[in-house]
Amino acid sequence: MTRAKGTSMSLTHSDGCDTAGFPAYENSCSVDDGAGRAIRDVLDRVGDKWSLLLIATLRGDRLRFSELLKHIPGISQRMLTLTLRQLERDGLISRTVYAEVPPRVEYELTELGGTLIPMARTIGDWALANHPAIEEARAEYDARP
Amino acid sequence: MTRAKGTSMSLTHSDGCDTAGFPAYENSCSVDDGAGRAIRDVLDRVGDKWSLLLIATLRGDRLRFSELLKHIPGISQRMLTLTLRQLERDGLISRTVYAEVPPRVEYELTELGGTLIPMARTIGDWALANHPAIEEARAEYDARP
DNA sequence: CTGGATCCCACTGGATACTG
DNA sequence: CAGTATCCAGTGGGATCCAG
Repeated sequence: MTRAKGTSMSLTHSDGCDTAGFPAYENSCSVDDGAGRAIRDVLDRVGDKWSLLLIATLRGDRLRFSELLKHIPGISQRMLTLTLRQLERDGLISRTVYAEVPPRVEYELTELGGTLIPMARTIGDWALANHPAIEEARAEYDARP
Repeated sequence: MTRAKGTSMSLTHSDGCDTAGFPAYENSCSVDDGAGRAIRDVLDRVGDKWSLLLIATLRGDRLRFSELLKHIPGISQRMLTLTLRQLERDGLISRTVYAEVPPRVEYELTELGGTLIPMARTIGDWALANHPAIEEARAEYDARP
């Protein structure tokens, strides 16, 4: 995981708008400046239904379209295509077309895309560790007047 | 992001149970057992438009409704209410009502909610570190035939 | 001040059929 | 095989008005 060093923090504030947890978000610094936009962008990408799952599936592998379809249960052909295009556009995965018959296209993580793996791991770890507590909280919330 | 209903979400590869970046999954290929649901749940919560931002804003603070409205530029009253309810239901934030006139309600992170901060930090760090690369990749992608 | 109730639209994403 | 094109339902989320 690459850490954002001090460089990013100096982007936004001259007014004591420090944000140890989430740079540029606390104390109502503008959301539309660089830092806020960066986070929103990443959340928009990673937060959608299939992107992170796709990243995780491609980890260390080089898979073709039909393989991805099989390895990701529930995804439609359309969403696989769209998600792959998005990720390719963002430079997170690479697409290689082989001029063969029948056609063959392989996808793999770029170096940049690979750096997402630790993030996926962090999210996965948190989910596994705390999901029981969340479910319990939900049950309690739903059961009370 | 919508909840995955009947759709399964195993992170498996063709043969065997590769965990594809979600470590603790080593031996659970099925999906409705906690693991897949846990990750999907967390992504559904963290991936939506305002939750993580709200968590970050509440970090170490105890804020009332109107303060949150001001500190989170762009959020609507409705979405603030809805997001707060969701997070409260999941036991991530606590809601304290003071019987005063005018009414006062304060929100703060629960202990469980506080454990999300490192995750937010990881995402934020990644975003700040790699957003330039993503923007560059997009520009290049859009500029090519 | 807090936040519920409504209306409404844009967008996400699923199913299906078609093509190079 | 690897998509593209079309249609369509559900819903996320903004604006607004109303209430305790």
